[in-house]
Amino acid sequence: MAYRTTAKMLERKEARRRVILAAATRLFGQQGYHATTVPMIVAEAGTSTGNFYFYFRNKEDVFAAALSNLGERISAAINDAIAQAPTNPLLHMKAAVEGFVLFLAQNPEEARILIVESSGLSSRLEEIRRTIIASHSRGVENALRLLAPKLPPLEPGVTARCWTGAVYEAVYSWLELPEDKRTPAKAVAEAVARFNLRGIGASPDLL
Amino acid sequence: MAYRTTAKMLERKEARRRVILAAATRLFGQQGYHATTVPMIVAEAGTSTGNFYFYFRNKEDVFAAALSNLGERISAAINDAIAQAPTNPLLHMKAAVEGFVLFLAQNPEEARILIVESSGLSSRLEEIRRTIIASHSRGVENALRLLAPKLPPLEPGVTARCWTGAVYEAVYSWLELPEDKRTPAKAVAEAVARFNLRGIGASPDLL
Amino acid sequence: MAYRTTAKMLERKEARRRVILAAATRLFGQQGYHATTVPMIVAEAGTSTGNFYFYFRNKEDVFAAALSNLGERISAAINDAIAQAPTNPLLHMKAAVEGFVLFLAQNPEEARILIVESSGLSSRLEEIRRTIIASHSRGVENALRLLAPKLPPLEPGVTARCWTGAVYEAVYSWLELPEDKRTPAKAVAEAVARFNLRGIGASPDLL
Amino acid sequence: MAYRTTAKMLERKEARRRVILAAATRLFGQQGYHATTVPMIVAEAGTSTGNFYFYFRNKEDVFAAALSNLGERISAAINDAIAQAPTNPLLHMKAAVEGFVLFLAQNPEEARILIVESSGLSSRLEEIRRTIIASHSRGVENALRLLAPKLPPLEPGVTARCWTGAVYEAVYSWLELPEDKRTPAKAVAEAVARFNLRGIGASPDLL
DNA sequence: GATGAATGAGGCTTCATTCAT
DNA sequence: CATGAATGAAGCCTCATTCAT
Repeated sequence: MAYRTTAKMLERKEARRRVILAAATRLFGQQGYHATTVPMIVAEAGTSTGNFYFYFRNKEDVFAAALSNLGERISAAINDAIAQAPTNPLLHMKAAVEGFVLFLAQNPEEARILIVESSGLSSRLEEIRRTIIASHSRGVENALRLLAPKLPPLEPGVTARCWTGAVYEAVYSWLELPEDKRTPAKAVAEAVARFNLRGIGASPDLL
Repeated sequence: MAYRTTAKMLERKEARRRVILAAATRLFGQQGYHATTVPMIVAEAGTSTGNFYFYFRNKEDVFAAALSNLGERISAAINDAIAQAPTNPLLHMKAAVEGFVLFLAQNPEEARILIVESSGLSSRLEEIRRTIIASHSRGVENALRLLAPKLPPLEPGVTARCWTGAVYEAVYSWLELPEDKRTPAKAVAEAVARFNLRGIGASPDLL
Repeated sequence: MAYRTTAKMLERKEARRRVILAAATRLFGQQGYHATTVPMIVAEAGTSTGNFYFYFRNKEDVFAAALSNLGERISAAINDAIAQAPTNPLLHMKAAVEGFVLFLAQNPEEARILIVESSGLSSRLEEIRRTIIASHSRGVENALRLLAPKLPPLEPGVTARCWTGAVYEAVYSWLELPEDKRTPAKAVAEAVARFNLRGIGASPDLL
Repeated sequence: MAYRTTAKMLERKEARRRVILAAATRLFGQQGYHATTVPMIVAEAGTSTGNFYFYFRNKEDVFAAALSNLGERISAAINDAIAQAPTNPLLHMKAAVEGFVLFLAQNPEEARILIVESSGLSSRLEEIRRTIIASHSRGVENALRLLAPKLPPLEPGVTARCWTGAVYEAVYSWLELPEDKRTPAKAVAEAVARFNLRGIGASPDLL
């Protein structure tokens, strides 16, 4: 008992946790929640079952962690994209869409856990999943309200959902194609952005 | 001669099958594929396990049946809507969206099985599910190609997906709201149609 | 209600029963007791499940019937063979072996139900099965006791079992060969008879 | 360092496996394959269902293991017996029969799994079972070909089967007797050997 | 007598989770 | 902290048998 919990140890612990989380995320994305078993995850992560339960309360817990983690990274990606765009609400929205599509396209494995498996998960998980999408939608909804004066009359709630739905479905079907048949991600991103901006009635001269 | 297979008996058999299928559809929609067990289905349908397997090969089989059934009814609903609209490609597209949204809104329980639970299903099921959505998308894609001369330049594949994605997500989130907080279905349908038509660049005067 | 049970009807009933029994025997021989289901039997026999239970108490019952039936036919075949042989105990034994082998070779499908599946059947069935073999053995045992003075000292019980064991295993392995690779049945029969007669120490000049 | 996989742990694992295997072998021998259920096996072995599947892929797997295990032990017993006999082909064959009979007589429970239950097993199992018997037969067949010059003309294939058939049936019926009515195993072994050697026409002076 | 839909007990197997080492 | 054996609830499915028509 000569030693205490050192910072180094905490780091290690964190690292270990990340390894497991990454393995889980990968497998969940590839096969879905139910088809992925804890033994599979620990095999992929190079640990043991017992150890898994040291880092996570249960299977649902890792999925939740994977989901939140993805949510944060998506937010970051979107904010990055916005930050690099000129200060203009519509251009911000455009940048957000493109940032989002590009992120998912660059992290296809993880992207799938957002789409793949939706219900049959405990409502807690389903909620997290929907939260990510919903927060995205809410972002759009807020923007729409701000822009309202410059746009034709809209149902902001519905319209925001159309916006996000368009993005997700476009990405999902794109991910379903074999890699050699995919349009370049950039082109997809732009096409989606264009569709959505037109959809909210942003006149071309606003861009 | 009570032992001859009569037409009445065949009807009864069909009826029984439908009862089970309906129960399964309902439960799948409410809880997803994995959370729904065969015992639950038979309890809901008022039959026995054994009898379930008399009518369906296995659990996957009912799900497939439920899905196909839904697919057909959706197609019918859309075609109906189109048939009642004036002969004009854009108005047809508009009618299709509205018909679709309204159908889903009127059959929320079943609608959910299309959305709820996607992967982790056998690839066969996933394929059926995607086929329904994809066939919808393809319909849109074809229409877009026909209308191409009158529309701005588009990526038809991506755009068609945006179109369907917008529809589904709008409906799904709408179904998530408690009934008393829902915008009237009609209004949603119109909002979505408007979003999509604008999204493909259909100038207002084309309508 | 103008009619009573006529002789013709009884015949019919018997005929129906035989059809089911034959179907069952065939399937049991091909696939064994457990792998054969009642639905399979009725399908093969061209009847219905319900009807099956009119003619037989249960599945075990048909198997028992098939077994007894086979036992009787085997006995008949053996007795036939003996009857046609010269009056000489050893030649009778020889004829019995040959008659038996030839019978099984001519009815391979049924032969197998004697060999295939032995335990895991209810002890009642197992008993019937063993009875057929045992009766055969007892016949040999009796013959051996009669011939004792002319033969070297033997353990009649054990020896009789060797005798029957040799016959069964020879036939069984013969039935396992694809038809085009089988030695002619006649040759097998003779080889087995020779082996057995030598086995009991019947000096060549006794034949 | 209690978490390292130690040699002791491996031993334990092996031991546990053996316990389950032994329980399974016993039950299979007593009741046959189909009548033995996994719950029965685990109860007999003092474990849980889950643990059973940790050690064996499925029920078929244990049966296969039990069968192979038995096959190996039989081979060993036969080889032992041969090794202790004088160097003389016929005496070797005699020793083999006696070794075999004695082994089965000493391990009656297990012996039965070789005899009990033959078809209706997956062809894989049936094959293993037949392989054990067949390998025995082939051994005899080879010996017969070597000895051919000194023996009367024989059909080696058929004769070899007669040989093994005699052995098995003798042992099986012997095992069926209540213990207090059984001839001593040694006597049975000798009687069988005598029957077989005479059967192949080995003249007494060759022994 | 005939039919086939209905029943339900029970078998095999999976897998999240716990716990002794 | 790590390991992996152990547990047992629970799911899917089969099939002998019954019963209403």
